Amino acid sequence: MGVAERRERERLQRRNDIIDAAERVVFKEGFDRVTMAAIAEKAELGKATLYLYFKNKEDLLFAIFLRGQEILFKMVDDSLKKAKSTRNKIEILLKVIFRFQSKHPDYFNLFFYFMTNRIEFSKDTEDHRRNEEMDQAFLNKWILLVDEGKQEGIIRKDLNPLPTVLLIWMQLIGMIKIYSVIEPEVNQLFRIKRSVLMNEYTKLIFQGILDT
Amino acid sequence: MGVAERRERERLQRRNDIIDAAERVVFKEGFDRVTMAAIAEKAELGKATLYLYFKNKEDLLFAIFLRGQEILFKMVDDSLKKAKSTRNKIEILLKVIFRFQSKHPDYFNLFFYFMTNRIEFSKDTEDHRRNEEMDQAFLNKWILLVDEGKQEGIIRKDLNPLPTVLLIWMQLIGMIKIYSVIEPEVNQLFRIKRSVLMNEYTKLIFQGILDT
Amino acid sequence: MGVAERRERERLQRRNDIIDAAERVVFKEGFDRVTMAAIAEKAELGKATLYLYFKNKEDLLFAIFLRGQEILFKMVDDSLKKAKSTRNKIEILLKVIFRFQSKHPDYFNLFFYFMTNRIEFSKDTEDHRRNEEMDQAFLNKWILLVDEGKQEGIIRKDLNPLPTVLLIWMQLIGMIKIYSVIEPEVNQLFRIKRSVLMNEYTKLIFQGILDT
Amino acid sequence: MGVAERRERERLQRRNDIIDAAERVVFKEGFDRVTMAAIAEKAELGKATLYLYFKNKEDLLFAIFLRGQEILFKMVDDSLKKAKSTRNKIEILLKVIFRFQSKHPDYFNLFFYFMTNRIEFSKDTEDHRRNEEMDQAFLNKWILLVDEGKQEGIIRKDLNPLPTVLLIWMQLIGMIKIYSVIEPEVNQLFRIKRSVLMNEYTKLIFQGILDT
DNA sequence: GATGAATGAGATTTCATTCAT
DNA sequence: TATGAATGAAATCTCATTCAT
Repeated sequence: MGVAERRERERLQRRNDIIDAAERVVFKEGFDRVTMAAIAEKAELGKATLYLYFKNKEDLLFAIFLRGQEILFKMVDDSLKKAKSTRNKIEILLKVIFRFQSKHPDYFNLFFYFMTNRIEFSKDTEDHRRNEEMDQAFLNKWILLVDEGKQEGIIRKDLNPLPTVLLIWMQLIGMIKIYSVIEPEVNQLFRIKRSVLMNEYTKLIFQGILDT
Repeated sequence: MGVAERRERERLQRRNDIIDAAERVVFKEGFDRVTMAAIAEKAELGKATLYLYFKNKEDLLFAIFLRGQEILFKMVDDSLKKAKSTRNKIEILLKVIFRFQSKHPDYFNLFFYFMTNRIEFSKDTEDHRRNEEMDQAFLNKWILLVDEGKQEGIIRKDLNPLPTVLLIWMQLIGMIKIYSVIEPEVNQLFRIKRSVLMNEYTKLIFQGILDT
Repeated sequence: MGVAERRERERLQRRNDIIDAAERVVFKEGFDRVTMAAIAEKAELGKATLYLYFKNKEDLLFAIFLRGQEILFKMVDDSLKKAKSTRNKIEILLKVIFRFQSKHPDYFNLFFYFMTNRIEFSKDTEDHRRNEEMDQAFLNKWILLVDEGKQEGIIRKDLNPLPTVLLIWMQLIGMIKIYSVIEPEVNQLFRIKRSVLMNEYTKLIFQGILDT
Repeated sequence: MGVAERRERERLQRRNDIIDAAERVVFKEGFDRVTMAAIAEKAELGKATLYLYFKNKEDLLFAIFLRGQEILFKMVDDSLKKAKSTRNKIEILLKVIFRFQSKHPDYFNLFFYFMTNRIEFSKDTEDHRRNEEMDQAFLNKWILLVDEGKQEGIIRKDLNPLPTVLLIWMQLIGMIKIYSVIEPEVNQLFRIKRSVLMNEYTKLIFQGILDT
């Protein structure tokens, strides 16, 4: 026991180095101006080498996306730990997405990109399996939360957890994406700040789902 | 009487023909695989000719977007005419966006594209002026609706019309975009149909804004 | 006598208007950035119309060149009138070329362009005939000057007027052309001003041709 | 011994092959009718490959120019070695430029082109550094020559070496350029041969600078 | 395993000139 | 006579990906 493991470890290490490099390029040059050449240079590797670790450009970018997702989910988990009530948990859930977009706009864009561009992946990658697992787990956590809320009598009884959660999730992500783009105009034309919008949004959602 | 008039008419006609061709290419090949060459060929014109009618590719694509927007806004107006109450109007408003995406998914995608990609246009085109006017008018209509609802005592008094309308608009568009992409998976994994989601969404929004 | 003449007069007038327009474009946009479209617009005419008055772009530019040549030759003639001696005439001759380049750099460039780009003209144009006549006359004037100088005992007896004049002419034009381009560098690197160079040049030529 | 060395050697070789191809195209088609496509075809390479070796078209053409300059400067050096006196050196200097134009008219044209077209290069290329060095060295050699002549009492004491050298250089190049273009006409109209002109020119310059 | 070299396949845009009216 | 419309023919440059070593 040794050589094979070491090899595998080194392989993963190098793979990670490449993702690091790619990330730095993406975050500096912008998501659709990345070139494989730039990544290779940043990683101090040959272009061809990248293809030993990733089937193509899309796959490499997907690996960055995955990192972003991990960060997001970790942010969510960490935040939830501090929450006291179910209601508080939901509130936090909404706000943490906003914060994720604020702190990691590039990850967010990547996240949105892969959410709205269903590429015909060879979906048999390890990366994709991990992604689906995480998605699943995350969704379940929300659903449990809604169930909990219903049992506690906080959330309306007539809500179907699954569609409700899906809807809020899609709507939240979609809204933040659009807002992140038009924020300057909204600011300038309507003088509405991000915090105001965030509060109004929370209010709206709460009024929509809370049992009063 | 009028060479000039005929010329102008023909010019508009040809312009329209080009947009037609562009549209067909976009809707067939996908939005970011369009090339000017393909459009020219479909229009049975020289590539250079396209540039007599549009300053550049972006401008041409924008013209398609504008068509989509006009269709959408017309769908909204037509629907609203049939509405009886303020509540009914709002309901219709939400549903018509869904319907727009169903009937014209390509227009919807273009619409979303131009909403989330702020390109540095030379915004001094006639097209852009028209676009901004339409946007403005559309937004105002919504705001009036909310105001109306508040006066009628249907909508919560504590809602600020402008952010509320913005939020619902962004969230609706964003959600439908995401849904349109992941619909197959949602269908397959969770067995949730579009109509169900649409109803749940309407319910959610109503609960969020209605005064009970 | 009347209609035909008026027609011809009008034709010339319009031709001149076009040259005017072309000139303004050339002098504003720079010599190799001129487009027929820009000229047509400035002249408030259709592009096709230009081709009724000039066989092609080259011919149109040649017409501007011709104007420049006329200006140059006129500057020379005017200057010579004020000269008192043969020696003075030669001095003036040299300096006036410098001045022409200073005052009309664009004409000068055109002048140089047509001097160093022998295009396969249809040289049977009226314009080209006029050009050759002027050239001839101008050259003769110089040669006479040298002859005069020799008779007066000012200029070395061993100089052959024709090659001498040709040489000085070519060398003067060529030098000024190069200088006009590298002037900034010469200024910066060697701190040699135009006036200094001009004086040195005059000195050099005089020492070369004067009989001492 | 070494892969790296071989690689570097091959790289230079290929670079040279490309310049060869470019040269053949330039010299055949004429300098401003060259296209990257034509060069690529002649070199039997893909267009994109050219861009691996040269940043852009200008850079590639500059490489040809540089070759010409090297040839010229070598011709000068070789000739000077055979010279016996300072006077003889100057004579040779003048004549060698004529000869350069005769033997390598295309190189000469390129030389002139780059002298009279200040292009906004990214002047940080290795090629440009070499060029400037050569220029500098060449100029210094001339100046030293004039200084030498003055010390030997051959050249007039009142001449400022720097402007004198600059003037002669510019005037010589400029004159030869013009002459190379109008030579046929001069021949035909005035029956003046190149050799005659060359002699007259040398005489003129000598009379201009020599101390008598 | 690593990689420098090579490229196919475009992409957008420009402009002098012609032609139908 | 005048012209708007149309275009052929380029031109430069880019980049993901493969291949030979």
